[in-house]
Amino acid sequence: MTTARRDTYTPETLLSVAVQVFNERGYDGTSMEHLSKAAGISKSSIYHHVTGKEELLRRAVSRALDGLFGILDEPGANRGRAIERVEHVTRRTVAVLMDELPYVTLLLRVRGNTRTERWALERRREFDHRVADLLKAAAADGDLRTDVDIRLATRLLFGMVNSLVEWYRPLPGGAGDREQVVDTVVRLAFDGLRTGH
Amino acid sequence: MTTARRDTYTPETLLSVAVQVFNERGYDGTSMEHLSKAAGISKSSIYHHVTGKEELLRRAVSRALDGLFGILDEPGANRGRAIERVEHVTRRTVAVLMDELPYVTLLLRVRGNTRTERWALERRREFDHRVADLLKAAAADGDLRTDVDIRLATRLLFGMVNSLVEWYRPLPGGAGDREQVVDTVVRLAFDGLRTGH
DNA sequence: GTCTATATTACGATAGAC
DNA sequence: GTCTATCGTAATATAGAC
Repeated sequence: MTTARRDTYTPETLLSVAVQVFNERGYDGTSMEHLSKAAGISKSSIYHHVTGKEELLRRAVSRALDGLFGILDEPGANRGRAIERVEHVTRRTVAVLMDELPYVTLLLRVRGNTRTERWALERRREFDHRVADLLKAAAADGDLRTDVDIRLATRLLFGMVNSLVEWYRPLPGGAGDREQVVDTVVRLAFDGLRTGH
Repeated sequence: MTTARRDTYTPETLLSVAVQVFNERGYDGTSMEHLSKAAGISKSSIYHHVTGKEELLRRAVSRALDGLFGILDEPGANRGRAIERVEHVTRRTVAVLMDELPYVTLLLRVRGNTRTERWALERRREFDHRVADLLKAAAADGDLRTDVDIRLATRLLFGMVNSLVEWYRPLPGGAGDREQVVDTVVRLAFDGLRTGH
């Protein structure tokens, strides 16, 4: 089906190169010249595949958002006790962050200067609200501590989760450190750092 | 001492305007034209106060770094049990993030395209290492849970702390929500989200 | 599908008057 | 200390050959 090695670009393969450069230099700090050097083709050749720089951004953040919203449709996010749904969404968000690392990284750094960026920010907020609602339900069940504000806790929890993109790098061999990271996030989030649980 | 109202700019007052714009549009997404509009003076007038855009960035991240490294010199960070020093540094880092919000926000978003940015990244790494060493000491004291990797836990803890800059906004009246945020961060970090502690 | 060449605009920074 | 005018460069994007 897929050819073993491809010498020419498609919008897809070009995207993976572009996203990597965007994450290294920042989207605004990346020129079409930078992209052409990284891809090994001329600037004008890039315009053969995509209409411009912003289309690359749109494709990238779309992929990230699809991954995140997909989590909310999974069975584990829609049945069972609310606290278990929260744990499921937390685990799966960490997993999606690692699996789609460059795309989610770009999404989380979007500022809002263009129409595409503002659309991405809006969809992100939507995801955050869906998650916040889950935590509210868990609080109503009495499964979350009552001495913290739930909205605040949601932000801190997903702040911790999202910080993954700042330091996580997949192991060269593709070895299984993914499970370790997922477990650690869940343990810290739900039971904390201190001993004695 | 300080004049009640000042009609002209100093490097200091110009900085606070610039940092705000940098945080809204991103450093690379901000042109001198943007800055001049926001400050209400012409582009060339800005060059009377600072040598260029990068000096504004350097002043801003310096201020943030001074605040953070200042924490490590405080008595609470250098005496007592390691776990208590960790808690002190955590509390104070949250406080500094809130007090110097725009400056720390800018610091945490630096990518590394210029010499100034790379210097900022290096100093940030230095701070992170100092904190990681504190957690290592707390682990050696047996005060941290043993089923998580300490380096990983450090990153997640400060990922949670640093995520503050993405959503925290000071209350208009200057009301005291600061203590609530500090307490919540410490509770979640050390004892977790779940009930039953 | 890729290239060279170029149009056009925006950017950072400077010159020099007031 | 602020301004208008402008320089030189680098940006996005297009034209048109191969």
